[in-house]
Amino acid sequence: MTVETGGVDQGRLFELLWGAPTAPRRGPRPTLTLAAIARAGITIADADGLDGLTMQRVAESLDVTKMALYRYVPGRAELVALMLETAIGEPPPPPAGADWRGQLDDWTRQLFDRFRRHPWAHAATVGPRLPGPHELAWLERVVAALAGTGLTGAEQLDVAVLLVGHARNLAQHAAPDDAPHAGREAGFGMLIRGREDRFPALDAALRDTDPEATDAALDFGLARILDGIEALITARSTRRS
Amino acid sequence: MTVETGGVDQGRLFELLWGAPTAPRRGPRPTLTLAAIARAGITIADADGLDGLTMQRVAESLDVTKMALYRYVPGRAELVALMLETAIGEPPPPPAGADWRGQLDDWTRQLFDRFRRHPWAHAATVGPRLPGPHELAWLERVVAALAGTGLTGAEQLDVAVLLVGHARNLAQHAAPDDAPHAGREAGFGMLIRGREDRFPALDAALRDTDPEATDAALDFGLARILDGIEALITARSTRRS
DNA sequence: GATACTCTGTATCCGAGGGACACAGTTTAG
DNA sequence: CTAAACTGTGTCCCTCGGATACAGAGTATC
Repeated sequence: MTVETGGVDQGRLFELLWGAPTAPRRGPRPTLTLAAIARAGITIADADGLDGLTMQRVAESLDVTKMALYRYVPGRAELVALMLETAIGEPPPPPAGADWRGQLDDWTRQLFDRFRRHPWAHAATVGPRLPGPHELAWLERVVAALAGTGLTGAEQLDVAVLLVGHARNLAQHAAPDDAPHAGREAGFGMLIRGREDRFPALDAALRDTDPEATDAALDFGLARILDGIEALITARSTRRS
Repeated sequence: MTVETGGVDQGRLFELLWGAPTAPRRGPRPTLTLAAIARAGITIADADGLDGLTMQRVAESLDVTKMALYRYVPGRAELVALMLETAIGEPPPPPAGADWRGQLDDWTRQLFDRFRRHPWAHAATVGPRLPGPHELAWLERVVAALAGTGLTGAEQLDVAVLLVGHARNLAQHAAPDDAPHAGREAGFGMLIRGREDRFPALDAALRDTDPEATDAALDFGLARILDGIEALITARSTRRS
């Protein structure tokens, strides 16, 4: 019996992400590697999104037939999971000498950067998934930074969920570097024009906003979140002493 | 010239979401309505996800041919956008007599509920989109709640982004009601077992966590965020006075 | 070294799904 | 009553993921 979820074979995915690089000795030597396939897929998805990612295109960019890929990867869904692991990569080392807040601040921005560099990563992380080693390593960093702050284990994990969500959410909102700063005005400013009576508060908020100002939603949200966490940690420590 | 983005005709999508219910007078009367189509799609997607949503199935559930749908909806992508607008629905009225914090707290939980009832909604909201009237109405509520708190227009919008992200993010993590409480342990506890040396902090956090405890990530994150916002508002008002 | 076994890449085929297009029937404007 | 406009349908095509069978390449065993 093989456990399947949404067309993804969990067992095969597990050994793909977590298994040791198996090297059978019989037969012709493989022309490809998992890493090369993942890189090729990432390049394509970076350029044209997940919709542009077809087995055919990946195979072409590696000069093999489409079906050759299935010798390495069970299917498209598993390929995307592998691409995600590769694109997220190892977590960066925590900044030297930083306290928990400095560590989490840096951590969130770094994760944001990775997500922004690979816009398809957001779509690749919807729904329950089997996390890869890199993904868990990122989580580990958050929890490690919070060790000794007085938060419970569950709370430390909740913080991680909160920060991952913020980084991922804002990477989606953020325009890629090359885009000519679309701004909020272009976003829904034009929708509100002519409907100021239905959206008076939005209209006022947009009027109050300098259309040339840089989008600071990442910093703003991150600062609020960290302030909130800090308040909790402080309350805990003062109550205990 | 028609502007296209990712296979979605923006112009046609705009009139689909924002246009007045057009009623041409010539020819046979339509057998379907946009609302009925959207409801049918929602029912299917609720049950089988966006992957299970095919034009064929939607048509069958309405007793028409697949191609009949294209008389109402430009294509699948636009159908999903319409389904999203319908599924999100009108924002609930703000709780009577609540301050900004009470309003935002309630608002976030309500939005969370809508997302959780329609798991496909997360996937339907990735990437830049054209928001519908309902979506803007939800945003309007947040900004309206924050009017007079001393936050700038941009900051009010940043708060909205932050709260939407949290609600949406946690609706994804949250298991549907009928699921037998998978818990974090089942999630990656088994992955850490045997690798405690690579993930010591995660291991400690999981050991510290009662596996029977209910998942409080929504409340935790929301409380932190609102605490952070409150701190900012307080700082602003005290500085000005 | 010959042989059998196994692994790799390929060629071919299939089904599902989105959508274009032309047509026939229906309803209303003039 | 006729022409125009609109609706639903049948048919066709293309793209894509994936199953299967096969031919060649390389290795272990005798």
